[in-house]
Amino acid sequence: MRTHLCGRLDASHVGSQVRVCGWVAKRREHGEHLAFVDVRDHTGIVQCVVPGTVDVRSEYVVAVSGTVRHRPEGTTNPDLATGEVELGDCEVEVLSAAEPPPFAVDDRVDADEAVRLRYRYVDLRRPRMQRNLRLRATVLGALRASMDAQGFCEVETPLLWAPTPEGAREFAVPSRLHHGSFYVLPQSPQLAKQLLMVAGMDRYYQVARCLRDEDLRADRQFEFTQLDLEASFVGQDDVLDAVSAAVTRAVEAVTGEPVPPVARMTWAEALDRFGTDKPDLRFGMELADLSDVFAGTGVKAFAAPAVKALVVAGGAQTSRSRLDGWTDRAKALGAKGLAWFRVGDGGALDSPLDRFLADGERAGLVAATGAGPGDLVLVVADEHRTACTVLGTLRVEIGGRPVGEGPFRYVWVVDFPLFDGVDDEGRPQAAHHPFTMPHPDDLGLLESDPLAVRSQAYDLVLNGWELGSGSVRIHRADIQGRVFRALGITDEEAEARFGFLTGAFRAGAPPHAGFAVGVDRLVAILAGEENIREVIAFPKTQSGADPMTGAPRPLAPGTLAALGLRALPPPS
RNA sequence: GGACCUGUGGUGCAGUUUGGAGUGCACGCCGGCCUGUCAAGCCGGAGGUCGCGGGUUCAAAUCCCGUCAGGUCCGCCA
Repeated sequence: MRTHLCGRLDASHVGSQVRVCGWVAKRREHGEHLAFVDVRDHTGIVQCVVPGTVDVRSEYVVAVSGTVRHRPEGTTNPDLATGEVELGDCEVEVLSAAEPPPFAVDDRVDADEAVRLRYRYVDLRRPRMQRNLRLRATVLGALRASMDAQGFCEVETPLLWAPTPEGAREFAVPSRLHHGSFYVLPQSPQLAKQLLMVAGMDRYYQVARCLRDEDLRADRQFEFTQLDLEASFVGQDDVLDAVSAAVTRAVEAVTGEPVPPVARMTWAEALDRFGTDKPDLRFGMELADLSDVFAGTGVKAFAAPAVKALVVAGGAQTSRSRLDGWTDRAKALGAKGLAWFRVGDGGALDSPLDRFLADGERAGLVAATGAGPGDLVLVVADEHRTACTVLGTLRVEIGGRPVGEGPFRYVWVVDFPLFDGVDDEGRPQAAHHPFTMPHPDDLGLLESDPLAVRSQAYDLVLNGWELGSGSVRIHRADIQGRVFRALGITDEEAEARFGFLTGAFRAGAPPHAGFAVGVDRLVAILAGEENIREVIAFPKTQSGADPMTGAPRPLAPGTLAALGLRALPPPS
C-alpha cells in the first residue's frame, strides 16, 4: 500500500517514485493550479505538491503517489525533518474521509483533559503522544532485554487472585460460579512471586499490571505497570545491582548517554537532610537542624522535640502574602505553624518572633543554617518526623523543578524502618509489607522497641519521584512469627490470611529478595512529562472515569443477577 | 472525606475584581479569490443554555448558595 514512511524521506530519495499513506495534517491551496498537502504518519510530515486542486480536509486518510524532488531554491523548511524535499506531481487518493477534529492534532495546543481523553484516538496522533508511547516501548524492551541477559525468567501470574486483607484497597471481581464469592485483582504480584521462589524458579521477572482502588494522583492510576522481579539466594546488594543494571540499560536506550553509579543513603539520612524518603538530589537547600540551638528555649513556638530549618537563598524580599501562603501550606501538611526570619546585614533578623529570641539563639540560628544577608529562613518546630517532612515538602515546592528536567539523579534509599507508626489500637503498622526481613542488627529490638527496628527494605528514587521499592523477604518461620506477633496478627489470623504462603514456606523456602520498578513513572520522567497519563494510552481521569468508553457504567439487571449481585441505590 | 484552581461558539483565551445588550482576540469550520506555501495570504459568512440549578437585583458570564465535570494537593496508596 505504501513504499515509504513520510518522515523518512530525504535527499537520498530524490528521483524516486514513491507512495506514502497517512493523515492530512494541513492543506494549502493556491488557486486552481497549485496545492500543498502535508501528510502525517507516525514518523513525521512530508509536503506533497498537487498540480491543481485537491478535495481533502484535515485528518482525511490519504495515499499519495509522487516523485521525491529537491524543493526549489529558497523554499526549504528547516523546521521539518523532511524540509529539504517534497513529493512532486502528486496524485492523492482518499482512503477515508474525516470530520473536522475536536481539537488540533498539534503539539502546540493542549485541549482540556476531559476532551483529550474522550477523543483519545485523536489525541494520540499528536507527535508528543506518539513519541511518548514509542519511548515507553523502548523502555520496556530494554528492561526485558536486561532481565533476560541477567538470567531472569519471565513468568505470568494470575489477575484473578484471592482477597488478602491488608494494604491497598482491592478491586473485586464477582464469581459467576460461586455466588457471593469474589476474586480480587492483584495490587501487585507480591505473593505469587514469593511462591515462585519456593517453586525453584530462582530468578523471576514480569512486566506486570498492578491494580489498586485508591484515589488517583498525577503519578498514580488505578492500573499501572511494574517491572516486578524476585531472586533466590541473594541479598540486598544483589537486588540493587540487578535493578540498577536494568534501569541503566533502559535509560541509556532512551538517552544514549551513560548513567552514573546510583547514589545511596539511609532512610534516616534522607529524612534528616531532605525531609522526605524520596529526596530530589538535583538541588541543595538541605534542611538544617536547630534542635540544639533551641533546646530549653523560652520561645514557646520552638519548644518542641525537633526544630528544623530551610534556607531560601535570596528570599528575604518574599512578600508577606507569599509567606502567609507557605504558612497555610505548612499547616495543611500537619505543622502547627511556620516561622520565618529575614536575614539582614550582620546577622540581624526581621521576624515577628525576633523579639522573643535570646542573643545566643539569634546567632545560633544564623550559624546553623549558614544563612547570609538577603536570605530567608523558614523554621518548623514539631515532632522530628513532622518538622522534617513539612520543610521537605516546602523545599521541593519552593526550590524544585519539573521532574523530567535534567540531570537525572538516582539514589537508593535503604534501611527503611520496619514499622511505620501505630494504628488506632497501638499496634505497629508494616511500613513495606509484613514479609519484609528486619535488619539483622535490630532483630533483638523486635519485641522491646519495635518502632526502632530497621528493615531490609529499599526504594529507588529519581529526581524526587519514588521509582520503585523492594525488600529482602522473611523466609524463616520463627522470624515471620515474631513479626506477625509484633503486628498484632495472631497465628490463626496469619493462617487465615496468608495460609497458602506460610504453608508454602514450610515446603522449603530459599532466602529471597525482590523489587518492583514503576514503569509509568520511569517513562514519564524520561519523556519529560509531569503526569503519567501522558505515557499511558488510555488512562482514567482523577475521578477514575474514562470519558471515551463511559466507564464505569451500571450493569444490566440481568447481568448482575447472573453474578448473584443486586446493586444498592446510589446514596442520596 | 477535605482544601484549592478551572469551566465563556468546535479549540485555546480575554471579559468576572467594580453587575448594565453575548462584547473581543487567535485558531478551526463554511463559501469565494489566489501558481511556492509551510501556524500560507486576502474577502465574506455561519456558529453561544457564559457547565447546570436556585437566589439577590430594575438588570447576572460577573455577586451569593448548591451541584456537576476537569485538574493539583491532603487523607489514602501493606
